[in-house]
Amino acid sequence: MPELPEVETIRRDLEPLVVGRRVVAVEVDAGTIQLLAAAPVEVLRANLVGRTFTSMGRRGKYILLGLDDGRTLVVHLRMTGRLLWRDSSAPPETYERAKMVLDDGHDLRWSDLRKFGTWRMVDNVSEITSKLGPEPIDAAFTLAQFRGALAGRAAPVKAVLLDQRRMSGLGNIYVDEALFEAGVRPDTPAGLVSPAAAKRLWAAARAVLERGIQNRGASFKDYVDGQGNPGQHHMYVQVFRREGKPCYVCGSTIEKTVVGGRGTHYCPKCQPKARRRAARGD
DNA sequence: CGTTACCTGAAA
DNA sequence: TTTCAGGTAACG
Repeated sequence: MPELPEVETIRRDLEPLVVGRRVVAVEVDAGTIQLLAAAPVEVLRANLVGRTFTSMGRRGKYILLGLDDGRTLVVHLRMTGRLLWRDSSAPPETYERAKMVLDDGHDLRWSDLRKFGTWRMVDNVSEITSKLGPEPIDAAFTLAQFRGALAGRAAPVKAVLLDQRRMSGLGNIYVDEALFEAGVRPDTPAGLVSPAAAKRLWAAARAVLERGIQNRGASFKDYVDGQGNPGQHHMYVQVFRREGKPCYVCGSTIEKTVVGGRGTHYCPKCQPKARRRAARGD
């Protein structure tokens, strides 16, 4: 569930607490290890115990924990994963399934109700990052690049925005919010998004992600930050999970459909079907 | 390209 | 009982 703003909030929280710390022990539930690490716990221990964290980065929705041997522990929270900084004496989290014991009396605890989350060791982070498209919040992500990602595609524009190979970090919440802010109907074929609408969407994607970071992420259900506290951004959404409620802009009833296999929320008036281009000059 | 599966629990 | 869930990989 965590998208770029949630993952970035966790990264910022934990970086100063984790960098420079050495791993002294690793514990993983027997029923989780294969799903989590795709390897026996002994292998994970051999990779981590005795290593010191040298960096804590993020790319897309991946957390990148750099180690002093040059390798990287790549963590993905998927739907319900949580990475939490806790005193080693603290009681287990609900759905705690793993932990790394650090050398300063704290643990990194791993909680994951649905067990979709992953910890993978890589020799080179490019094994992960080379598959990811640019980040919408990166200044290097130009309008021309964005338009290139949409050009000629028959898939719904929402599906293209969610495709981490085209751009990385957007998920279901921020995509619906960006499409609302840009006034674009989510099921519009990507290639039919007008140049003016594409420009609005490019700016909106960046804006909603940055606002999400400012608000420390959105906690509709499972997301909490590195200390276990909820974010605030769910209080500011315009359409996500607001079906049946009035649009804050025009008062129309927010609708919910399925686009690209995901629940999709939009305002039927503020996000008109792509066709003529009068009102906004598209 | 869309659909299905992975896993568990909450809500309809 | 059925459906749905801030994600992605593996299908056909």
